[in-house]
This record gives sequence, C-alpha cells and structure tokens, in this order.
Amino acid sequence: MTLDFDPIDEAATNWRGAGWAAVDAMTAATSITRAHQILSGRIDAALAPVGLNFSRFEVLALLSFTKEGELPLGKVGDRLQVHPASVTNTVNRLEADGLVARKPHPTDRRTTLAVLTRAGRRRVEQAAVALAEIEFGVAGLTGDGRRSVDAAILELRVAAGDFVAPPSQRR
Amino acid sequence: MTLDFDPIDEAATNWRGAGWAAVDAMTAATSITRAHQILSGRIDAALAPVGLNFSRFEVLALLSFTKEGELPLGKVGDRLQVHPASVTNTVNRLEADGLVARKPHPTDRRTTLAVLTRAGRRRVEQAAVALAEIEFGVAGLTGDGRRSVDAAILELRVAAGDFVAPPSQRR
DNA sequence: TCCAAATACTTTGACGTCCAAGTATTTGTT
DNA sequence: AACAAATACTTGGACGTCAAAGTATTTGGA
Repeated sequence: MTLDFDPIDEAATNWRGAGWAAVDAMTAATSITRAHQILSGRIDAALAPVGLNFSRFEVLALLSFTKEGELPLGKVGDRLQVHPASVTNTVNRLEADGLVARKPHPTDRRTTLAVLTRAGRRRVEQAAVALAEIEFGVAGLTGDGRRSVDAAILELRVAAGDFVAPPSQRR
Repeated sequence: MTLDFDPIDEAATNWRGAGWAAVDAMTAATSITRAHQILSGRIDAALAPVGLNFSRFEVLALLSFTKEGELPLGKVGDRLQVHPASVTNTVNRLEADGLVARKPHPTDRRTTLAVLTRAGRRRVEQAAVALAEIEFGVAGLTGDGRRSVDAAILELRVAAGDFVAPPSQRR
C-alpha cells in the first residue's frame, strides 16, 4: 500500500498542471488533514485496550483537572470545542461504563454536571500512560517539528477566533 | 463562546500539574487535531454551496488529473488513503449526483472504474475555485507557517510509512 | 409581575469512517 | 488442470459528528 512517491507532492504538481490556484494553501491543508488521520489512528489504537477513544479520554481528562472532578456538560463542550450533541453522546457512553455520573446542578435546574467516578479517575490515569508511551502519535516529529507545528497552528487558531487574549507564555 | 485563554496552553499546564508525561507531544497532537477541525469546517462550508464535501471533491480532483478521467476504485482509495468502504460510499453519492459513473474494467472483472462525467468535470472546477477563494481554510497561516507545517508533517508522514522514496523536491 | 428570549441539554436524523464478513474473480502453485 | 490464496468491491453494523427541532428552566425587560 505504501506509495513510492509523496502523494502531496504529486497533488501539488497536478494542481499546478491544471492551473488551479492556492497550491501552497492546498498542500498545507492536505498535510494537516493527513497528519490528523495518522494521529487519530495511532491514538485510538493506543486507547482501545484501555477501553476508551480520544473523545471519551478528553472528557475524563478535563474533569480530572477540576477541583471537584465535575463540570456542566455545556462547559465540557466549550472547552473541547465539540457540539453539545456530541457531549451528550460521549457522556452517555462514559456513564454506561461507570466512568462518570450525571448529577443535577445545585442551583440551575437546566444544567447537568458530569462527575468523574473513582473508576473514571483510575481509567484516565491508565489512558494518560498509554498515550505518553506512544507520544500521542507524534513519534516521527522532532522537538523542533513539534514546536514549529505548535507555533504555526497557534496563528491559525488565533485567526479562527479560538480565543482572544494573547497566550500568556507558550513555554 | 470564544475563550479568553489558550485552551491548549491551559491543557499543557494541567498536564504538568497532574504529573503526566509527554506534554510537548500532547500539545503538538492537540494542535494538529484542532487545526484539522478548523480546516474541515471551513472547507466543507465553502464546498456546500457547490454541492460537494471534501471527500467527494478529492475523488473528483483525483479523477480529473488522470488522462482518461477514470481510475479503479481501489486506486482511488490508495491515493486518498481512505478505506475501501468509504470509497464505495463516496462514489455512490457522486454517481447519484451524476458526477461520476461506474464502468467495468476492460480486462479484470473484479475491478470497477470510476469515470468522471462532463458534469463532474465542471463541478470540480467550480469547487477548486471555491477552495482557492478561502485558501483551503488556512487563512491565518503565513507563508512561513505553511512551509514549516508542510516540512514538519512530512517527517511525520515519512515516519508513518506513507511513502518510501525521498520526496523529489518539495519546492 | 409577566412573558418573550436566551440558555442547557436531549433527541432524531443525515452523513462519514472503519471493521468484519460476503461475493466474485484472478493468481500462483502444485 | 485444480484449487487455495490473494485481490476487488460491496454490504451491514458500530460509532462519531453535526444540524435542527423539542423540552425545560432561567433571564431580562416592559
């Protein structure tokens, strides 16, 4: 299945040949798309034995960082930048596995809290270890590569309005 | 919805606080994941008025680069790095829209060819223009940023075995 | 005080992706 | 020549994502 040429390089050549514009933008977008494919495959493979996928892991990790191990579902969606319906779905599955529980908000009855259970806390620790072992799928990226990816994508995220204040200090 | 802090920066702080390893790998992976989210949202939005999504566009573009405007479904999957079942699904929809047609392979009866129709060729041209207009969603990335993303991800793709020969010359 | 608008979550449905299994055909070996 | 293995595609099922609509509750004015 391995090709004997760089498919992105090839695509760039084809685009130029067809007289299509924005070739450098196309290669950047394609690179990012392919990188995501690679990472997500590796990450889900590493998490499968632990009984999680990346979405579920992200929710558990987020909860584990809070003081009480709980957060309104809406906040979870905001922080992870996913659709409310996806949060509902993810929390449903985590709840079915006993890794989080739903709890009514003490003062706002519209709101539901996701609470990390003891099992959930154990599980997220295992998952963090599993992910660290595979370096989050970025094995192959050098330190320089990682930093330049972070920096470049920071521009993109800021331009996309992910957040407003300048980053305090990215290390 | 816009946060007043960088969520990835925040995550890095939390990970360090929890004593979890591979923080720099985590931020790189998260950056790429988020970048993909941003791009794919912008790209699909730009393609929707044209009546395509990115997968369908990729298939049409690939076909348009071939001499005859046709390719076996398996080759399509190889080049676009997607699962055979996804190719079947995508081609089904393109066929329903009259943008490609299926045709038996002249000598190998196991194989099916996807052939670009005249409507398909018109459509892919429109889509290419629409994508160029939004710079493939990477507006916000400078030229330097695009080049460094390409270069870094090239390492990753090579390490992942996407292709074997060294890139001829990535500009 | 009252009520329209905003907010929070869930439900339903359309799509997309992958895996696993099934069918058809070709290849490679004996 | 015969047949097991490989190849090519499709089908069906599990999951994930989002959009739109529905329900419940709270907010902010008039």
